Amino acid sequence: MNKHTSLTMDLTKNQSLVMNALSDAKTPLSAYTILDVLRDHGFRAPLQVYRALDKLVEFGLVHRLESLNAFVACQHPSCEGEKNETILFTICEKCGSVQELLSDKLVGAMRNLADEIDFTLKESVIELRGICSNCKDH
Amino acid sequence: MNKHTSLTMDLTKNQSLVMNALSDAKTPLSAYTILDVLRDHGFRAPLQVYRALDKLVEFGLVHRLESLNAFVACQHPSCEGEKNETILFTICEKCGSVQELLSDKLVGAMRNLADEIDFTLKESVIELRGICSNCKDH
DNA sequence: ATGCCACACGTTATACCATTACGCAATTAT
DNA sequence: ATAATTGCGTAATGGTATAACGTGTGGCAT
Repeated sequence: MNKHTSLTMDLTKNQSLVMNALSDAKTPLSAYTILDVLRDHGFRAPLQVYRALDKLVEFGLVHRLESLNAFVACQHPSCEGEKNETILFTICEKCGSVQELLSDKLVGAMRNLADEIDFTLKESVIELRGICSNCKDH
Repeated sequence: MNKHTSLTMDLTKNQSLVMNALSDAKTPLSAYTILDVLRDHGFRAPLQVYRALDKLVEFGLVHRLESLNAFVACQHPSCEGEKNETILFTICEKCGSVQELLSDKLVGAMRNLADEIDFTLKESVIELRGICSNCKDH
């Protein structure tokens, strides 16, 4: 009935609509793009989108890409329910695709760096810009 | 005469004004905050600020913080003149201060990760949110 | 059942961030 | 000299995000 998981069953109508819009997209979507996509479903105002996005991000189902002012559906099931402190995203500047990575090595490197300067790490934004393997060959 | 380095001598009037505004600030400034600060010096429109910022970023004298939509003066002399691929910023959520770090270890970790997934890295955005050592003790 | 509370929702207005388009002036290269 | 480049000023517009208001609904303690 629903293509998402148990937590997803608890989403409200607006939250589900936004979630599905993001899941169907091949690239990140801005809030206003989502608004346009969902006009046929009754969306009229930005706040409807932002409120849904806030919750979805809180649930770990959606991530915000700071360098794009845009949002992607989480590709990594383990994010759901838990706030993940360190996720890395690659963003292809050619096709716009985003890949999500969880790397223990990277998390370790971050922690060490933070420790060294006595910085209490709460959350990290790591977004790598470049060309993905697909686009590279063309 | 001028508190900056040789390259800085070549800055235009507007670029110098923006540069000084950022150098004097203890935290990152948004473009519109800079505009307000410089109204007494004749600034009237956002574009005056953005054009100066574009150049300063290009010169490596200023960095943009994606997660804040704001700008900081470079703290690391070596940035000047060269585009640095991987810089890390810590952002204190209490006092708003930013620290800039260049870590070979981190650069290495990034390169390895990118190589593993055959991603051609062009530029990275790394911004750690948390509490700085100063604020932690209060 | 009543009243209260929390929560999602809808709408309007506004604030904040950034760029496009146009024209002018100064500088440099040919 | 003249063309090309660069910086500048102004106005208009586009894109991103939140504040402030009020409505409706469901849970639940009394």
